Amino acid sequence: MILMRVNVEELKKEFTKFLKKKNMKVTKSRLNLIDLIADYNKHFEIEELVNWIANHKDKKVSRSTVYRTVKLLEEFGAVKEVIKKDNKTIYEFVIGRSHHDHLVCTECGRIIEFVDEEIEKLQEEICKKYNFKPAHHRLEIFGICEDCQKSK
Amino acid sequence: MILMRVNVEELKKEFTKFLKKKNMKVTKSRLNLIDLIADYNKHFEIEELVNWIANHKDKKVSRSTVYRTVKLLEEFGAVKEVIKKDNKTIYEFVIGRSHHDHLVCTECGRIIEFVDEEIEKLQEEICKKYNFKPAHHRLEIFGICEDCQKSK
DNA sequence: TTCAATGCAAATCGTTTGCAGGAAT
DNA sequence: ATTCCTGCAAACGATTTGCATTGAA
Repeated sequence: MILMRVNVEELKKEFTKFLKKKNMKVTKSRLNLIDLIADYNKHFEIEELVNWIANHKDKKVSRSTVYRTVKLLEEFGAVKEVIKKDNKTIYEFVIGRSHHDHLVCTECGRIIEFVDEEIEKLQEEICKKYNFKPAHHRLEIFGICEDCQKSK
Repeated sequence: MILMRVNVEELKKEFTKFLKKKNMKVTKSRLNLIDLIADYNKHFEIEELVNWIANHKDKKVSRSTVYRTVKLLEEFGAVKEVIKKDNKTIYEFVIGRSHHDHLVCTECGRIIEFVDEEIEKLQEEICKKYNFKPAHHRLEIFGICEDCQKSK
């Protein structure tokens, strides 16, 4: 994992500022969801996260609020859609993490993260060339992971 | 456009072989869809393609058959899912085209194609490093295109 | 007190599927 | 003759939305 130390409380403070700037209310659900996603501590699909919250946690947040808040967190920059597969969206908590992309095993669903500064740099050059102002990107490499190749 | 000359008839012959190898039937709908997608001649969403076929063409193919056949064409390698945006899938006809990736304008939906051999090479290296056997990849850079930046 | 957020259930939208009739082998 | 494919409509699953209630300001 390319995880760095993150101060979740600090993050909640920033998110609070973000909400106030947008004249939105700083609710328990919204702040709780940050704790919950931080606790979950891995890539997630919303359905999965909703069930995990319902079954394992005291802090409850409804499905609709999770959908709505994840959208806000995306806008805020704490969460990203990283994989689109089989009409499902896989998100990750990105705060405190360096940028990375993903290898996705189509057999077992395993997700391998990788960092490549060179690829990042080349993308910037491409954008410059087209006068394109990039907001975010997603590089997914689909294939068969080492383990699945062996077990055939 | 990074389009090269393609012989659609040749392609249909290859697809026929592909179907026979799979013990599937070589139907009019399946071959017609190749002509239709070739005629359409740009990135497409299925809904869009289905409507276009219904309104503009004599050769009719139903929505379900389009969905089913596009899947076959993906397996065959003539069609690719290139962009996932707002829960929609954007496909392209890839035969006779060199590999490329996409800049996607989130304002106007414009799609800009680009080729970068260097990025391709770096991806191969990454896969080698992880003993990952790549099948296909998708690099989407979302942002604001030149025109939309100007018109603000 | 006011206005936005929540939770629920219903609606929506892209996509898939069951099935009866029709076409390919 | 057999088997697979098609088109339709219904089903599905992820996501969004309307609305009455609750909570933040």
